[in-house]
Amino acid sequence: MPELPEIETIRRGLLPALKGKVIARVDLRRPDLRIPLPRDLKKRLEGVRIVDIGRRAKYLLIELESGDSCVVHLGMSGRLFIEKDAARPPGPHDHVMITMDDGVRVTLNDPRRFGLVTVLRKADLPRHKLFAAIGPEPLAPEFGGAVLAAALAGKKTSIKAALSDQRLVAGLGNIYVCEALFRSGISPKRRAGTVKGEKAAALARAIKRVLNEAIASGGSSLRDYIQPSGELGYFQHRWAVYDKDGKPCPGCDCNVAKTGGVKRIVQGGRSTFYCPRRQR
DNA sequence: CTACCATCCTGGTTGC
DNA sequence: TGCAACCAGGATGGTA
Repeated sequence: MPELPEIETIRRGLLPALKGKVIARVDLRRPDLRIPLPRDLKKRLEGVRIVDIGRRAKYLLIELESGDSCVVHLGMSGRLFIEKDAARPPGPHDHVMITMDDGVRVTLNDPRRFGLVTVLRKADLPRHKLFAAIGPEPLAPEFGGAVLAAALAGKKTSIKAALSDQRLVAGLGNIYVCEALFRSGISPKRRAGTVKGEKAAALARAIKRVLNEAIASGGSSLRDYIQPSGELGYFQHRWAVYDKDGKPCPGCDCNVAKTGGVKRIVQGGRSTFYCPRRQR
């Protein structure tokens, strides 16, 4: 599942390949993604130069010289591929293919079609429905205990659900929420509003650390962030608790047969993984 | 306003 | 071995 670090890694991988290039051709193969592709998408992209690539939460923002931004979200199963040319015939779930003036092609592949591609005026992004309610970027310098505690204040829901809510903090998904809570020793079941003061500061630090480490792992393990297949943004990372149900928690020297190790529970219909001994 | 739940989708895994 | 049932979860819209 692509979360903030994967999108950031994709951004860094795309930037050198796309910045300054002119989009030569856009092929739309399936219009029915999470929101329908805009009818004028092709017209607004073709012949236009890419000036930068940004990111907000889990959204990739391909910024164009025209003042438009092409907005890409990968949903749950979306992947981006980059290829030196457009020789490969389109495969299943290749929904949008964008070819540059130098022949480089970027393909959005998304089997579940929870992703989206649209184009908006860059100046309108902050007020647009997709972005207006999104919370603070956790890697921004100003994000810390105070900002986090303010977002959580008064929330009766679990800290797990709160951190997964894009309106409170941007970019976290199931995996990084579990990992950040583990690192800060906070139970996923704890009421969000009770995380304040030094606890909130520790959680904010854990969030930054887990995201930065994942981004660094993506950057260091793959040349230019691009796998041999041309896929961008994915990398092998060792989770402490995510998907480790029944495995020993890396912080406990406990006997799994006795303690049960990492525990899986369901919150809001989603799996949560945590260590009941270290997380309170 | 908050909290909670169902829904969208399909590849991969599990169970019989 | 084959097939059906189940599971994964980001975002959103509806309900209480």
